[in-house]
Amino acid sequence: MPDVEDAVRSVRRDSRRRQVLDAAVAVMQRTGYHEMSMQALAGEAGVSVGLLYKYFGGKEEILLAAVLDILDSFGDQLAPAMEEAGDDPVERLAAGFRRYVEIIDLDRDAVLLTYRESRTLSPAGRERIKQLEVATAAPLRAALADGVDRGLMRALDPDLVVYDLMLLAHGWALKDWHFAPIYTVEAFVRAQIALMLSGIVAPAHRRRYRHLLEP
Amino acid sequence: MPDVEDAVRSVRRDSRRRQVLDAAVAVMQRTGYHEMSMQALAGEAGVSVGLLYKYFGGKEEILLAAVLDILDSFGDQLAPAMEEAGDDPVERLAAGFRRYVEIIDLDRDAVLLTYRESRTLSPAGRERIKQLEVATAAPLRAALADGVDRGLMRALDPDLVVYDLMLLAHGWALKDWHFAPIYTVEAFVRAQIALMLSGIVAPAHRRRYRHLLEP
DNA sequence: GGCGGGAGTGAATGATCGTTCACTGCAGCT
DNA sequence: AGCTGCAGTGAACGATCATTCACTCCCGCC
Repeated sequence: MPDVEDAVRSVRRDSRRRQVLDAAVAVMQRTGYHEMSMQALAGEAGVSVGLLYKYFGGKEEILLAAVLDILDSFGDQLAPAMEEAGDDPVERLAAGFRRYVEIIDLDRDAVLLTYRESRTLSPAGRERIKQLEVATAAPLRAALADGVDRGLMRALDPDLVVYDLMLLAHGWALKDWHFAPIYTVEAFVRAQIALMLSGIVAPAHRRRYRHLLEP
Repeated sequence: MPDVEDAVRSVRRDSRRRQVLDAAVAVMQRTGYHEMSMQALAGEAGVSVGLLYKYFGGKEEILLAAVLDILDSFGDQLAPAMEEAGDDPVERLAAGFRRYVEIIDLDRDAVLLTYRESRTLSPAGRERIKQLEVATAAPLRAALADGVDRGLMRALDPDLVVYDLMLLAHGWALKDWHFAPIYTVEAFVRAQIALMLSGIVAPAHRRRYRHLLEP
């Protein structure tokens, strides 16, 4: 049964790759992409330098893989959280934003990494990052479009608001030296939701969402 | 009169430094800090490599000086624009935000630079960057605090909102691949002001600011 | 006209680092 | 026991680059 052997090989390959990527993220959070030598990465990952080149094409490919890995792990998390919030677009939007900030909070440095090191990537790599970001934001965008359609939200441009929300969520990582001393994650999320929703929810429906609009 | 000679020397020194910093910003926008060799920088600036070390302590000092230079040029621009808007805190806030986005638009790459390369700076350098950012934001913060005090704005935390506004303004540079295809600067500013102010202005005073609240 | 010294030069240096490749060890097969 | 090929190793190579320094040039002054 050669299939079994292939499967075993494939699993081993994946776990080795993850081992290297985890080490890469760790080293890069400590210093940065350019400061990370392949020798240091090999040491952190507990493998030899040569092996890195068996699993990756080179240093930049490791950076791309690491960043995509991070963004991928963000991707599928919003939809489930929004599902739990039920059918109401405003509730869904709030739940999605909350989850997004919570994910970011778990790994603030990873978000910083994507902002800091994107430029060093090839244009093709940057393109994939953008697409992943759009894909992650899609559920939020859908909730916005739905809310506008149903008249629960003012006639805003979902494409504007969804990126505003992404920026504010990223802000929890980008400006954590400003926010972290004065807010907990929970308080930050509540305050941002209250602020943004009062600009988003249609005046006629404000009372219905009082629990979200009061910080 | 030795004072005159000293003054001449000082002016020449400043202009040389600016010449180098301008070249540095240009090269770094094209590639990035780590990709910029001192040889390439010297070529771009039209001076020899050795001269760079007469005017700066080293490569990192050039990076710090370049970033501080950029942020400094942002610093003094908000207050005058807000002065022109009169005494009303809401009008002042809108005018300040508008000016901030306009400055950023003039040099989007410079903003990107500050986000990308901050980490490579020493902690002391990063500290100075944060302080400059706080100083730049101070007039906006003051308008917010004033508006809350006078009851024209809802009882929000100025420290939260002011950084939200900064983040959204930076977003024009950070996410220009998203915003630029669908918005002009003018449209972007109007839409953001309309969105944020409807979350900020106290309900009782909404009518007074209709010209800002309608995109 | 010679001199002091500040401004400017750029080849040489030494260290770092990404990448390569000749090698070892070992698991499974005959 | 011998063979095959895959996983893994790490010293060596070549290129790059920040930094230095011995040098030139020239201006203003005695």
